[in-house]
Order: sequence, then structure tokens, then C-alpha cells
Amino acid sequence: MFKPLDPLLHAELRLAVMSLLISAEEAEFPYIKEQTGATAGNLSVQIDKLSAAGYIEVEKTFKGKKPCTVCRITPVGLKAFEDYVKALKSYLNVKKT
Amino acid sequence: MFKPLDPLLHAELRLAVMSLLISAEEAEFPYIKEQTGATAGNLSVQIDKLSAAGYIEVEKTFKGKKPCTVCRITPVGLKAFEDYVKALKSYLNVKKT
DNA sequence: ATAATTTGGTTTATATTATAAACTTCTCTA
DNA sequence: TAGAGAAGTTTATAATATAAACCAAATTAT
Repeated sequence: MFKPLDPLLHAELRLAVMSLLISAEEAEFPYIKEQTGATAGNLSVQIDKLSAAGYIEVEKTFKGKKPCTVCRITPVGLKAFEDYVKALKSYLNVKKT
Repeated sequence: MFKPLDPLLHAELRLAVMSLLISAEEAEFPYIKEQTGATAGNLSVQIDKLSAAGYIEVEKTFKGKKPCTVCRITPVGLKAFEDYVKALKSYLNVKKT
């Protein structure tokens, strides 16, 4: 009846990050921060979690002399996101009006 | 960009309960328990929260001599659910494939 | 030159939340 | 009448999200 919802994705900020990365393919930390409205600390933690799960790839480089953290979604992450959306539909597609 | 997600609804079990009640209009505790696979304790707590928020109505009656807890969605709950679904879409409708 | 501010983050502490375990009350049945 | 089962509730714990505090380097102001 109800499919389980991947707890890693069923969290507002992490879902927003994944959502961004799916449409953008690549995004820098400050951009994600601005788009999501998250605090840097919170974003840092959630990015770590997504990265630890292999859902995103994080590359720490330099842009001139400033540090620059770039995030990309991985195939695993994309799959997880798609599965999550499918599962969610079991909760939403209830009323066939 | 990303609409905030009602934290009361953005929780697996509560979402499942609301989802059930939207299609069923009325449901008894044991039925909800069975459909969601939740433990009675967890379900009891989550039903209380939905009820406290006015999202559902809980009626405690008797079925013969056994207690019988019946739940119904309220207009407020229905509205909240619809808003939640709309908000969710801001996270999902990203890739227009 | 050096003090203050900003940028780009990380670490840590707190507060909330979800969840299950333990408990209660009543009924049925062996 | 003892034990099991149904229907929940309360309470304790473990996980989680989140922001506050912090750090380092670079830029700007004095």
C-alpha cells in the first residue's frame, strides 16, 4: 500500500539539494545555499550526508584563491531520487478525481 | 523556489494516515494500523498530533463493548494536505522530461 | 601595516521528532 | 478464574534537523 520513503531524501533541505542538482547537474555551495535559503552549517551537514550515501559527489577545489565546493548528483543519487518520487506517489495519488 | 513543507505532514506515518483518510473519509484505529504497518504506540502518538492540529477529528466510541477510535479528515486537514502536495511539487517537478 | 569585515565553509551543541517498548484496561475463552 | 488477546496510551530512547559557534583565508578600510 504505502512504500517506504528513503529517510535520506525525505528531509526538506536534502530534498531541495537533490532537486537542484538534478536540474543543474553541478552547483557550487554558495549557489545551493542561496537557492535553498539554508544556513551554511545546516547545508554543510546535509551535503555531507548525501555525499556519504553516495547520492552526490563533492569536489573541493579553488576558484582563484577562494575555496570552492562543487556538488554533482551521481547515478546512485538519481536512482534514489526517482525511487523516492515513485514511493511518494503511493501517498499522494489517492484521490483519483 | 522551494516552498516550505508543513512538518506535520512531512512525516511518513502521518502522511500515510492523512492519505488513508482522504480516500476513506473515515477509518478505525485498527484498520489504519494494519494499512500503515505502524505500531499501535507510534500510531496513537501521530494521530494525537494530527488531531491537535485540527487536521483530523477523532471520535472515541464503543463497538459493542470494545473501544473503537474512529478518525476523519477535517476541511482544515484537507486544505493542509493539498497545500503540502503543491509545495512538494516545487521539489519534484524539476526535470521536465 | 594592521585592524575589521567578508567569504566559504566545518564542528559542535541543542532542541525536536519519530519510534518502539512498556504499561493499562477490558473482554473473551479454556 | 487464569491466561490470552484486543485496543489503545504513556513514557523512554534514539535519531535527526538545525542553528550557533567557530576557523581560516582573503579582501577592504584606517
